[in-house]
Amino acid sequence: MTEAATSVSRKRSGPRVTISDMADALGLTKSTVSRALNGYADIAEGTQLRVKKMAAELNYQPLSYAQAVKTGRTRSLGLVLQLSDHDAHRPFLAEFLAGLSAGASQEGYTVTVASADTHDTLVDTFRSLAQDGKADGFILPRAMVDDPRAKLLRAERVPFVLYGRQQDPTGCAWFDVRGEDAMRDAVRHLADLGHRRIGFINGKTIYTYASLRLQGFKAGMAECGLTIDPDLMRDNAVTRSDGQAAAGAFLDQAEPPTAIVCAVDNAALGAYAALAERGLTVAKDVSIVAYDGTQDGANAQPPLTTFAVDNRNAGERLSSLLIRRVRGEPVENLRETTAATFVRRASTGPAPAGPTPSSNKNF
Amino acid sequence: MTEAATSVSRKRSGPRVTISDMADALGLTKSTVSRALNGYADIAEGTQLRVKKMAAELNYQPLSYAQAVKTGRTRSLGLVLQLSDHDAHRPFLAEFLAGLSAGASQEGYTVTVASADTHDTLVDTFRSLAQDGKADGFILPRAMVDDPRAKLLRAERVPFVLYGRQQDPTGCAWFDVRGEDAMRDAVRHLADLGHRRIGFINGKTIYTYASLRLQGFKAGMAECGLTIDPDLMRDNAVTRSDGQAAAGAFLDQAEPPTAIVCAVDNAALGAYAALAERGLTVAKDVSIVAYDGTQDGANAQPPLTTFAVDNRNAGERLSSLLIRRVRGEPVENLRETTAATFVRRASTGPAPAGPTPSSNKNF
DNA sequence: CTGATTTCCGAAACCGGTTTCGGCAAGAGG
DNA sequence: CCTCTTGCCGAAACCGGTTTCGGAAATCAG
Repeated sequence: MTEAATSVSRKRSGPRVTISDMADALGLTKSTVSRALNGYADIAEGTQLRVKKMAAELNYQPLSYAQAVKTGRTRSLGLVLQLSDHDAHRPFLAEFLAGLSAGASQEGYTVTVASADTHDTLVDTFRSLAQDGKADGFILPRAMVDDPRAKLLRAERVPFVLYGRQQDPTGCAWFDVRGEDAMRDAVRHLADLGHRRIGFINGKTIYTYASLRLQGFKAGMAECGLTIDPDLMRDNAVTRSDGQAAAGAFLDQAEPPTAIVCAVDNAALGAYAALAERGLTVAKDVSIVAYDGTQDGANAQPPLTTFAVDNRNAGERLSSLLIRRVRGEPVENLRETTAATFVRRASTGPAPAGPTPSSNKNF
Repeated sequence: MTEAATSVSRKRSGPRVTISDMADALGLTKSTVSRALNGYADIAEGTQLRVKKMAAELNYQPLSYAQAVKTGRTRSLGLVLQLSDHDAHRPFLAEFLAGLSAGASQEGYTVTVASADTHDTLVDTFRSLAQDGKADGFILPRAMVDDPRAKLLRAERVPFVLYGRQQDPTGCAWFDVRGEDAMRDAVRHLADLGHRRIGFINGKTIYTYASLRLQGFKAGMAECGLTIDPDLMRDNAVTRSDGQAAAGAFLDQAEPPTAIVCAVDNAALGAYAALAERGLTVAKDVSIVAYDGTQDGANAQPPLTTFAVDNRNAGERLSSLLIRRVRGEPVENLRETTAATFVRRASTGPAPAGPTPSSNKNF
């Protein structure tokens, strides 16, 4: 028995041991070895054990691409980076990818990353990757309201999972953090502190998260009996300077807000700058609460009150979902959401007793 | 001719067009089509064109894993993430990966990411990935002085490229930023500003970059005729709190430094905190210059003077080098370094006219 | 016009697995 | 004791490519 293991003398190209070597060493045929390894029912339990033991002994591991020729699957999950809006994923990507690959590794999968430079070549990149057989399915970060990636993949019947929800759920699996709940809770938190004039700085409206967070903000305002001033609403602010401009516009109005909800941490940090420019201090003059849970927010002065999302976990969940999808589970089973966690820090405080009580509307 | 193209009626599994379909459509054999596509010399120029045109028309693209069975190569570059010290790559990874995959994409390659949770499973992850045939070669970020990954891969004859140099260059290809030059220039810069007592906070000594940057610091001090005080030297500081502790220890000495060179931006930001704790202000009381070029440094108050490294570019260079390595080029041709770029911001200033001139050593 | 090269392509083996099919031997049932 | 299952494995086809080899036709030299 053991002599058979040592008698592996064929050293064709490198010390790779193939399934035929296994068969020779065991006195079986390739097909039997293969089925034993894959746990087919028509293999005696004894031989299955014997084969697996030999595999461990010889350190045999099938070539994934050799398997793929017949099975059509490589055990790899695709992720394509859009280099055009690279700031979009910068803080986001590292944790997310770590989660993705960790979740994939658990099931013996890997993550295959490609990149599209321009927005036009994006779809081509997907197509080419799918045709290449480089990925069994795709993970689509940042779901868009009108998502060309989802359309393509659905049409070509390639499995995929979205990070973010989709209005039309047909054919879509997803994982998402309920940003709308967070925004509603943000308003509640501020209302509890006595704020009544609250502004909202939203993210990019091309993404589905923006409309959801807006919804949540509106719901929170309604619940708390507050009225929304259209002049205190801004869209498409995702960078610091975006946030600075938006918050500045709020503050320069006749009746500035006492609190601002930001859909994105970065925008909130821009709001910090806008306050500083005007000699105002965060929390004392204007309260700010945001969403993301970035490190920058934690480091800011004062530390930013925000709703943290666990991108690491999101990655893990997404790869798990995609693997199940690849294995044939219907999309209806593959939709998960989770809550963001409120991180109360120091950017919110009681509403200042300003001239706000008797507002001069058309009254 | 064109009728042949439309007569592709076999729809076995999905609308995939195989090389046999191509052969049928062209009235040639598989082998001829294959060689035409791969540019073999024994194919008439005319037929080669004809085949390629048909490939475009039928949208034919070979399955990379089918090719790999014979060629042994998947056109994918491996990268394994170490989740244990995740903070090590956090800001680093996003840009780096973008560069990697961009460089890979240019040559039709992809990047395959796996992850090792513990430090022990790291080598196994490499071994398994290589045996799986999931990657043709590997990119090894953060070269260590005694690098188990490099050892393994060299032993198993798997191509790899290091981000960072190696003392023993045998079998090693690499790309690196010359941190030693940056540290030397940092000292020069400070010396030009009149500083004479300069501290140094280094990074993790397990990585090769640390000894190089230390070398550079020493060289700079020597060049400028300055003496190194062992009490102003610290190691293994890579986080904010690390830097804060190290800088704090410097500042609490009888004769504190007027400037600190940090091997890592994060440590410098910790030094900011240490100064703030003691009522000192950056640049006026103590000058600080660091290395990395992180966004956090740019956002800090005052903005951090540092040496920026272009991780995006590093990724691109590394994938290019690895691809060449996979294609058989000897490692001797595959070693590149580049300079970090000095970004003078506001954390350095002239040395304060303190009690430093007549230092009371054993004199 | 003949013989020797080239040029160009087809036939077939091969890569390392998976999967279908069929058959032999042992056990079950009558 | 004979038949019918059932359990278990071998033989061979197959997946979609690549590569080696050999041979026919075309070109060249003499």
